[in-house]
Amino acid sequence: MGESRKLAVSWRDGACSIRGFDSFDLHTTCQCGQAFRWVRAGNAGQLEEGVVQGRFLRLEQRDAELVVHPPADDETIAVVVDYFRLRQSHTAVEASIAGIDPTMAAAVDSARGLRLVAQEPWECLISYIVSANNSVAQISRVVENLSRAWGKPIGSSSRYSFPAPGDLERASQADVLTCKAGFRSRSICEAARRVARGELDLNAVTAMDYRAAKQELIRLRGVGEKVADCVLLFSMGKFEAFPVDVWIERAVRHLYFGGEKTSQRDIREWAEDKFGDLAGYAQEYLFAYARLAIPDRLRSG
DNA sequence: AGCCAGGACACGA
DNA sequence: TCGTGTCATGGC
Repeated sequence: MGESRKLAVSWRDGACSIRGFDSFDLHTTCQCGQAFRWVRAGNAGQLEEGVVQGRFLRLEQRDAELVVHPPADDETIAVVVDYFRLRQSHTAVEASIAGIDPTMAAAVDSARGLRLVAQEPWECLISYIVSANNSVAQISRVVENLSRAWGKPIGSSSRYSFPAPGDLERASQADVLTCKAGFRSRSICEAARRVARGELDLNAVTAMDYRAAKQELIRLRGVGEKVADCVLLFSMGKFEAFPVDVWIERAVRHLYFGGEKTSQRDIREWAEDKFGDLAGYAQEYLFAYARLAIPDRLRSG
């Protein structure tokens, strides 16, 4: 997982072109359900619009080229490269996972080019508190509602930044409920209060090892093992995390345990054993593979 | 109408 | 430690 690739960056008519990355699929990465602020622009092709670190990003992939549409200044390019881990050699990761067994080979084939993006811990934490017993489409709606209500407008994009902890802290539980967060509203408010007041330092949690960081996150209301694993994997670089949700539970039971129901704890231990440091990536391919049978219209919008 | 969605939690055995 | 009902909300 070394970050070693040299990227070629060039500008033309205000747009920026990034080349030199290996296995990467923009649409698969943005719409796989790990992040909730990406919108596919147009009904086909590789055009995605999203918000990362308060910036509105309009990205287009043309085979081995990733185009960042204007405004594409140096800092924006750095955000994009960082977020998608474009300097990381991903072909080797996919080859390792595909080599584990035929099932994992099929899973990788179903979502080749899927990257684990580097989300912001605070936004990721709230997003996955919202995710509890919820659908991807509904999570996206709630996150967008929270941003529109307490974030800041971004230029003329019609999109809003995800609210800072201090801004979200000003929202009452009833306010958050109007964003359709449902029974998770209380958890959202408590998390905002604790982070805003410095009682929980997400940077400090990020610096901890996987076990300690997970233990710390689980202290929050609305954060159990699954949500903690998602935050650790998607925003804190803990690639050994293996979030077990209903899809993964079904997939593993059916593909590896002969259909016998297995406890989530057993699945986590099995995954740690089988995948080790690649557990997080393996989980994402399995997740994409398991959801493949569901039509696209159920996953976007 | 009832079940499900990237679950967590309180409760009871 | 393990199973069960419940918690909003929307799509099927």
